[in-house]
Amino acid sequence: MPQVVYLPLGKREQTKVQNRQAILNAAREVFSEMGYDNVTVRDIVRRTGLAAGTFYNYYNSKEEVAAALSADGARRFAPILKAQRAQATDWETFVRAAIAAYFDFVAHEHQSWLATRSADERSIHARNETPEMQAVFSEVRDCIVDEIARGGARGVDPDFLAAACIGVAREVANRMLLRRPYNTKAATDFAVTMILSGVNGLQDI
Amino acid sequence: MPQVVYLPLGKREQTKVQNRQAILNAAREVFSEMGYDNVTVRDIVRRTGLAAGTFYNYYNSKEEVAAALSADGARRFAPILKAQRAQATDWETFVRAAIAAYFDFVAHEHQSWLATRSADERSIHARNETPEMQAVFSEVRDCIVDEIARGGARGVDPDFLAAACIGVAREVANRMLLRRPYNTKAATDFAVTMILSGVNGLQDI
Amino acid sequence: MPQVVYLPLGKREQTKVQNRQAILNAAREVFSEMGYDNVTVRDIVRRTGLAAGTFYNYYNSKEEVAAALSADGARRFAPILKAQRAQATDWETFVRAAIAAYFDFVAHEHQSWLATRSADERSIHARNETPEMQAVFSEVRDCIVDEIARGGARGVDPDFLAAACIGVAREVANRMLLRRPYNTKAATDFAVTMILSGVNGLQDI
Amino acid sequence: MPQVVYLPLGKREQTKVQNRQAILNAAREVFSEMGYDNVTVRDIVRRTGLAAGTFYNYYNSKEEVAAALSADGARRFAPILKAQRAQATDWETFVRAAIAAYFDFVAHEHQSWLATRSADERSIHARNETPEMQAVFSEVRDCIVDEIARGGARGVDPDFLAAACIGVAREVANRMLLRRPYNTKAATDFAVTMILSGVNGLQDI
DNA sequence: AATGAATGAGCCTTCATTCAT
DNA sequence: AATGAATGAAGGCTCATTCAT
Repeated sequence: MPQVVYLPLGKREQTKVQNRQAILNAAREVFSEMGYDNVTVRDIVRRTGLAAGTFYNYYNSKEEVAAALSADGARRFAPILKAQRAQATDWETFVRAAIAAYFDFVAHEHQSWLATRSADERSIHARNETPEMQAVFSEVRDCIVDEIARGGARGVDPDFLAAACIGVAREVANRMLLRRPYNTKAATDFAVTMILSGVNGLQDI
Repeated sequence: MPQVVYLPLGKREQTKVQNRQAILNAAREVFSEMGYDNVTVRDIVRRTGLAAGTFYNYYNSKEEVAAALSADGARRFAPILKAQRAQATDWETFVRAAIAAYFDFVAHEHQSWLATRSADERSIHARNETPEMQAVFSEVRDCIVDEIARGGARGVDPDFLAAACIGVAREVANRMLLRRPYNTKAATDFAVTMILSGVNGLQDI
Repeated sequence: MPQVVYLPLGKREQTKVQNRQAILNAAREVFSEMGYDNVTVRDIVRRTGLAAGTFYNYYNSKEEVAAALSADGARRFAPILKAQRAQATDWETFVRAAIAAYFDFVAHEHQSWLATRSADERSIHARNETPEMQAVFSEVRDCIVDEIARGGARGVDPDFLAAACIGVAREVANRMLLRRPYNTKAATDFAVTMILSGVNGLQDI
Repeated sequence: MPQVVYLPLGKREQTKVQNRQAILNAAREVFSEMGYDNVTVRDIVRRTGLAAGTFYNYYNSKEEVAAALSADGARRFAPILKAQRAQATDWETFVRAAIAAYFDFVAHEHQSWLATRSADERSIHARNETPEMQAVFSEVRDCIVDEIARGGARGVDPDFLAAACIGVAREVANRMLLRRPYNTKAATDFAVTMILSGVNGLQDI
């Protein structure tokens, strides 16, 4: 069984790890607040408090930071998705598994974000989709496409179906986050029921 | 009853109208080709052929142009939606009406765009959602929310439901546009069936 | 016979011509004072007093400015060289013609430069070879290579000879400029005599 | 009589000497490949493999490195020039001696450079004049000026003459290096003959 | 009202140099 | 003494916006 060993780091290594993390955190924040396209490298750097040039010791561009965030999101999401998917033997349980994993992750991430923000900040800023969430989202999409290819939801246009599932999941999850307190289970149930019933309806035609 | 009167315009006014329209057209194009966030005022102006300064005689910023495009989209979409909605007496027909109006509009807009592009251009550029489409989209959303408020789809969480409808419509419409030739009716049927069956399923709980 | 006609220019055109010229002048100065490689676009702009961005309305890079200066130098030098060369029928007169043209031009340019500088400035700064002078120099080189190819200085390694002529001309011209007052004729005579006698010596071997 | 004593060095001192030398070698290379003006301290350090900060334990700037290279060049060149000059009793033998020393040194340096380069590298890069070569060059100039001051080449403008000698030597040497294989003796003879005959011609006036 | 050059803020990136380890 | 990350000053370049013509 794999075991994580934390080697003691020298001060230098510590700072490096911290800075790298600080950049990722700052990037996540500004991406979310200003929208990926509108963010400049300087926006990220400003948020970290580091010097302008320091950024380039860690990443060469905004794109690289986004890639790192994506990878991070995918890495953290993968085990959740995997666990949920493990017991799924039929289309229905599978869909529930995938959607539930997504909603759980989204909820969890949002909680982390809320925790670091003041009440003011929480209400002021619109949240934009970060590279991380896009990556996670993409995983779900792939997973659904995969399952459809394997024969789930027979008789339904697979391309449209995947799109529809994605659409429902994304939009309902977004609404969920706006509620206080929010109820992950209820939202998941809603989305899953809607999708499964929808598919049944499509197969009846 | 309101009546539109077309007053004859002097030359000056004519040019003004033409320029205003030229800016909107150019903006629509570049928004669609480069994505709203990446577009600069200069991009719009370049496409126009007008002088840089002239832009500011009509709009004060990219945002204002976007607003104008949104208004334009809404204005053109409104009658379609209204007509479709006129005969709808129950929830089901209503949903079909709204979704169909949306798909028709999307398809029509896309056709216009295709018509002005060479084969090369059509394949090269990814299309991005323009302010217009967002406005249209928003109209549909409002319309659905409205209908739910009036008692459609009883027993279902109205907020989530509107979100889910929107999600399905948007994603399926996007996929539709990627097919050649595309079949508006099939896509509409898919989305409508999915939504209606989904709602039924939700009500059964 | 060609005739230069000066069309009256609007104020805008006037300013444009002036700015373009101001950039060239500034560039010539800083190239000469700091050396081409060390000059930045901002150095040029600073010297003009224009805004940073304005530079790019006229040239896209330092290189383009250098090219313009080169072209200008060549354009002004060509008639001088041509005139001097017109009567040359043998190698000896030809060499004298080319060298004299070069020394005249160099002296003339230097005078212009001196005229615009205070006594202080004249002594402080080392002068570096500007793109203009390089272009002029290059013309002379080509001209000599050309003449050797046509049979001048028979029996002598043409490649080395051209190099040697160039070397003598450049170095002697530079020394000439350091004297006050300087004597173009004496310097020209020196260089020419050295070259011609040198060639004779080489042919005797 | 001064005597060089080689003291045994401790490990520390050894490394120091090695690093200092490594920096000089790296600098020589990049100066030659990229041109002195275009080289940054980072370029030198990169070539070295040392850490950025280490550079400043040895030199405080690119200029200091250049000075060290100059000194090194002069130091290596001095004995050659001295030896050649020892037997020279008249102006003619002296000139030959000085020029020959220069051409020999240049050829030798170039050989060393070629030896450490692959065929590719040899052809790709233009070679630029390094601080070393400038120093060596300067030595030759001083030497000639010196000799003229002592009465060589009577009746000729000493300033112009030194310049002319320098011009011939530099340009012909550069051409020589471009030939494969190159013939140092032929090039030297060319330059020497040209100079001596030239001087004779000047004295006849 | 149209024009398009001028402006200067601001972005990305590199670099010389410092300094804690 | 060596290391290499941090710093902040420039430099190249683009852009929104203004304003004289």
